[in-house]
Amino acid sequence: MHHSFMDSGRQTPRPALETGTHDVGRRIRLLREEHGISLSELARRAGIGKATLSGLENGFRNPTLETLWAITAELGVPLASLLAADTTSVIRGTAVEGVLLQVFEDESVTYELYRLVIPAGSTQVSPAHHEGVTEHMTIFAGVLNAGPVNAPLLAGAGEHITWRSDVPHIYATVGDEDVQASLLIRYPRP
Amino acid sequence: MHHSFMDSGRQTPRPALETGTHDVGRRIRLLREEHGISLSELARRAGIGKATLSGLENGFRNPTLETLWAITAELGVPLASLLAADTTSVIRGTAVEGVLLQVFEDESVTYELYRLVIPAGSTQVSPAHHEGVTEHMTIFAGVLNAGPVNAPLLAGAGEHITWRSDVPHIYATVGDEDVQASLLIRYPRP
DNA sequence: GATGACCGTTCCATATACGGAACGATCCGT
DNA sequence: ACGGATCGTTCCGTATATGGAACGGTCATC
Repeated sequence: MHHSFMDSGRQTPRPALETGTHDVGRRIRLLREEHGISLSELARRAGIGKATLSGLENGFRNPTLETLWAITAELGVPLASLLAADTTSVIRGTAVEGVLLQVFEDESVTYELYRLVIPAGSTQVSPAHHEGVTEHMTIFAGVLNAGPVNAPLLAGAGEHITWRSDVPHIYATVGDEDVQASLLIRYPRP
Repeated sequence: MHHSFMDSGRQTPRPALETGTHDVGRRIRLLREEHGISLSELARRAGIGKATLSGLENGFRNPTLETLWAITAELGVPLASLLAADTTSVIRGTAVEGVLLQVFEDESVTYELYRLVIPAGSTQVSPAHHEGVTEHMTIFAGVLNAGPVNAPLLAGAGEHITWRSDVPHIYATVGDEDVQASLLIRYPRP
């Protein structure tokens, strides 16, 4: 944004509302640049205004679902991928038995992949973790109730659940079958 | 503001725009009912208008990101879960059937997390991916022989294998049990 | 050093998403 | 039967997200 000095007499650019809006904008800009197309070009192809896209990428707009759909459709990514990164957390409970299979250290993020076995009948609560951490579980056997303590999600064999771990979260088996699952924890670096 | 003259008397209820809006509304209503709270109550807690929520649940509105965040925060679910239908895509090779559970886009790398089911007795060969791509499988049931075609690795339930997929690679079941596994593919960006 | 094509940003009138209030319906307790 | 509470919907003025049209900047080609 090399627009000279300070752009005096103009309409007040609305201050970016929440951090989330910034993140979505940043991700759109990244994706667009990966595709190697200009802002004008993407706006044209997606059938939206350049002003809209510009404001959105810079975090000054609060876009409409329709707008986001138009953009993601053109970029060929699921809309959810724009919202993927959030959350916090930490680890490790005691009732849950986990084996660390692999750690991925990348520039701005670390992933840890675990294989979990949770004995039938057990419940474990983990405290809130750092902001930005997310947990992603895939259930292969049994039924698990997991997620934020005030709104856990239920998943059976073959299902997948995701939550932000910046609030206390719980793992509780349901039924009398041991739960077998994989857990991927994502730690963005500040 | 400049609300013009030709603003005819009535405000016609806008026809629901796309199917996607309907789906999001339906999912919100379902989640709300699961929580056992009324529309009025949710609107109050989330700090949005009843009119907004009503119109949204019925598919007559094109909500703003801000509005969606307020609602999902109150319901305790990630916003992406409202768009779940867009996230799941199925890949199907000759033998392997996989559901894409999640995509992580980070600065210099992308991860894709799949859940796989490979019917007993099947074999599939996949062509090489770009250089630097690696695959990481966790086996939950059955026995799998997978990896580079000239040096595949054997893994049974509870085991984990990793290989570089910049060469042709193979997936072959061993024994007569279906293989259940999770597959994490890591794509570094050039 | 023009000219023209394109870029990203900003200005602005218009369209529309927003919340507050009014509404009829339902369900109490009295 | 009657208030009063709460429900979901609709009405409507206001706030704001939108796209089109400037605008200034950069980069070619002449």
